[in-house]
Amino acid sequence: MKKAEKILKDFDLRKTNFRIELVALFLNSTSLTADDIKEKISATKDKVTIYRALEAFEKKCMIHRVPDKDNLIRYAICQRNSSCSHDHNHAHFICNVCADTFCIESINTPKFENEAGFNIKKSKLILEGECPSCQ
Amino acid sequence: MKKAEKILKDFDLRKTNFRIELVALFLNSTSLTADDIKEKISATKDKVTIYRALEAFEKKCMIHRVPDKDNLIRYAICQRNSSCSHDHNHAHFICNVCADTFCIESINTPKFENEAGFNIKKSKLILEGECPSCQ
DNA sequence: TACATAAACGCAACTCATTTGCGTAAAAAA
DNA sequence: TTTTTTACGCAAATGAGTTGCGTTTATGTA
Repeated sequence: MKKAEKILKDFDLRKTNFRIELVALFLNSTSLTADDIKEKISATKDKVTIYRALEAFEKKCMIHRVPDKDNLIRYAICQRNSSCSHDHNHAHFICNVCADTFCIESINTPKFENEAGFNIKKSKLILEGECPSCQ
Repeated sequence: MKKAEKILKDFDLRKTNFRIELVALFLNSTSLTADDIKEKISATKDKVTIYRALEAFEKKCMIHRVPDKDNLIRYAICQRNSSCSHDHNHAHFICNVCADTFCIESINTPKFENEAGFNIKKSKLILEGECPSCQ
């Protein structure tokens, strides 16, 4: 069984041609929007199918939402852990040139004590600039 | 002249009933979406007028975009400085209960050296949890 | 104070990402 | 193989934000 198929099985998702192709695409991509997927996948051209697959993958915590330069819904595959309880405490980097979003596992989001009456439960760190290939 | 009118004048914007009311609303709000404005303002009910005022205010750097819980376009009035070149290097806090976004001037966004080939030009720090009034 | 003009307004219609409904197909379980 | 459950795919809807355009109004100038 190929890696993509194993992942689908591990996450208790059905192995359809489209979803196998989609998981493989995620494994070879930094991050993807629905449009990216539509362009790069051959098994379906239906955006509803794409959105519903993303929804299912996210619910199982196979992928996680990452920030997007244009506020689109964008996902990256979860590299470290698979349980829904794991924290995505790494920073994300948005490239201003290619508009891709990268997970930067070597930079963690900082922790904060409660401040000025705010109960701070979580922090997100978004970096931007130029990615290695765009400089 | 009232404060709102002075601000409009300082930013070289015309004093219409709607815009005066809008500036006053910004002065009394932590942050606002177009919908918030539509609900709270009496001088216009036209969303185009609202969007264009926001666009004009942003262009003059009277307001700045802040992150939004639901990825809507949301603005806060610039408290510190007025020039377009100033950096908004404070953190933003999103309340999970009321969905409002707060500028936290006492927490700055961290600076980063380039990392793993990424040329990091800017960072954004988004905190979330419960705001003082929602706890 | 009246006039010219550039900015602002308001209505209609559009765009485009994302969602919903529903009947059909296909994967996995029995 | 049959049943059950999930996924697919088409059409249509939603909803935030945008564009076009004719009208109105604030403001600077005569």
